[in-house]
Amino acid sequence: MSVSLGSVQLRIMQVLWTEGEATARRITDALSESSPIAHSTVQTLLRKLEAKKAITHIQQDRTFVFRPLIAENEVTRSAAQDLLARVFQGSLSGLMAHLLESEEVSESEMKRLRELIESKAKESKK
Amino acid sequence: MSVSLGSVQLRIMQVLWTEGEATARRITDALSESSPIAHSTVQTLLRKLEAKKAITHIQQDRTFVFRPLIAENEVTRSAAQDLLARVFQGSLSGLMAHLLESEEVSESEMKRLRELIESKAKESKK
DNA sequence: ATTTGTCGTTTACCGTGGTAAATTACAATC
DNA sequence: GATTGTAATTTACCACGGTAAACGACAAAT
Repeated sequence: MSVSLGSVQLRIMQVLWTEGEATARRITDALSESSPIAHSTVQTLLRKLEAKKAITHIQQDRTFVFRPLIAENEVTRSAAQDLLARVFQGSLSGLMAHLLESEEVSESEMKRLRELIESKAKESKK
Repeated sequence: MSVSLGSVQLRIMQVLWTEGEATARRITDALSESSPIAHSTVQTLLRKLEAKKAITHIQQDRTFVFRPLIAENEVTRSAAQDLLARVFQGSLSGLMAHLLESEEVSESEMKRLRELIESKAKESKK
């Protein structure tokens, strides 16, 4: 159920989600683009992710190819819910207020937001 | 700047924010209402919070009275920004979509949300 | 055949959060 | 004055995330 991931573990998962599958080397390279990380570190984290059933691997030739076992949805949803409950005591508008206040929001993003709200309002109106 | 707190530390801060100030005993009692916690645990965490300059204390008689040094704003904002950046790669609508999908949102909450968006839209229209 | 490079595996360390018992200090009560 | 109760402090674990070197296995290159 509640899949909690550390920040680097999350970044590893994000690579796997976008690529579908990847080798440890591939992941190390991808992560190193933003900030350098030792290959063995990535491997250790892959091990830990596998231990908690977040990923699995198959062997191809000599190397492991990793695949996500849990969906991005699951992780992002529980992270969002967790923040909402823990930090904002469930107040969606409280969370929203903070973000609107402190973030730059593009025009198109605002439009999408408004649409989200409208469609939700419509559906809850039965 | 970035004030990162654990979940129990956050709950301690929440007591301090709502009460303005409190003794360790008071905090232990408040937290124990939801789930029991040892008084010494609370004291240890108070110590750690003080070490990272999140709170301070003054002595009254024999007991310490703790006060928050950082505002709730600071913590909630950085938590929200952190989630947005790390988990949703900055996509506010992505975060919003998840929350609207998985949460029950009351009528009044929806109204407040819509108002937030509208007022933000208005102000950014200069 | 030996070297080199690349895997995966083992092992180890540190920081932080959380947990709490044990100890010390001291005021109030009996 | 001895006991009791409550504070704060000290000390000790454990789990987890992150970090990475060291080691061993093995295929490819020289």
